Amino acid sequence: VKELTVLEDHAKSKGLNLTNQRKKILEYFLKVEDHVSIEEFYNIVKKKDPDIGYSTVYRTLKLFSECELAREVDFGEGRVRYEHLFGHEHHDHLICEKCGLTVEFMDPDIEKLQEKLLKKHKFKPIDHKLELFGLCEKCQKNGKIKDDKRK
Amino acid sequence: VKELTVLEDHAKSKGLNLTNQRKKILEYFLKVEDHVSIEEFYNIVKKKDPDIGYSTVYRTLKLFSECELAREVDFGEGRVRYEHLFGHEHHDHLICEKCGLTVEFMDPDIEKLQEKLLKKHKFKPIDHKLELFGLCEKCQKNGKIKDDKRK
DNA sequence: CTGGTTGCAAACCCTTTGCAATCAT
DNA sequence: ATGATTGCAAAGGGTTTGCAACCAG
Repeated sequence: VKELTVLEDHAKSKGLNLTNQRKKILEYFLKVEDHVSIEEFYNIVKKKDPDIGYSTVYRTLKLFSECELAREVDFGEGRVRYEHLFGHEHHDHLICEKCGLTVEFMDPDIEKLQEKLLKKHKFKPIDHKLELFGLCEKCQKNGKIKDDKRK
Repeated sequence: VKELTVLEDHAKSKGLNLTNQRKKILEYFLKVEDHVSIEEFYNIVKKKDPDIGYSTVYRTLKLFSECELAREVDFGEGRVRYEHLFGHEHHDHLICEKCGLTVEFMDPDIEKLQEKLLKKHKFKPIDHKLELFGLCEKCQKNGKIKDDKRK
């Protein structure tokens, strides 16, 4: 897998070890869809490998972020989520406030306008975050309150 | 002051009391510039009124958010900040990652594109958050690392 | 009076870390 | 061997809350 190579290269260049846990966690992470919180992901890992600890998952996700296999995203929930980064285009998020559905999007026009704005204020661009919150089609229809399915 | 009226109306309609603390806290909040964290603001309040407790400040800022005197903003620092809302136009933020300088902006074109995107995905708009991170002009010049001046 | 509010301390929740045991190389 | 890593338990750091004493209306 290409992702494994990324991890191997990063490990080599930093003098890190490729432990079993790291390889397993990468394998599980690649299977995950969407944007998992650490705890959600830890539960997935634990089901397959009950011996892997929370801190290892925590530290490994940080490691993945460092080598750009993963990206931390923050939907304002008071906790971090992780999404795949390697091989994925830059994108922003559209989030349903009722059911938690997230849609990824990339709008070149918005991107361009953002660059322009940074330039206008003489800022050197580093990053940006755009999140649109709303109600998805489904949630608009059933007016009843449904809980966010995410943990 | 108009803001006080907003608070009074909100209190009346919800059966809440206009305590001294609330009036004082509003007064201090209106004097604050920029985007304060709860702790920063609590320190300001404490200097003038040492008897006002942290939870009162915390709860009062929440109260201000409810009646739209204030808005909670999250710059991904792992804590909330509050800014004035009443009488202020909707805006987003440009943030210097080195010194913490924040610039408020509003770009009608970006706003329009966002609406369009929501519509395209059949989402009913609720809110959005756009933050551009970069280095401000000053920080680009002095390459030295300076600490974020904010608490 | 009486329900709303305050201040304190403690609880929460997520994140982060010290450390002894264990692993990869 | 030897430095990196793990898992645990505990510490952090910000946010939130239970509660008895205290106010506003």
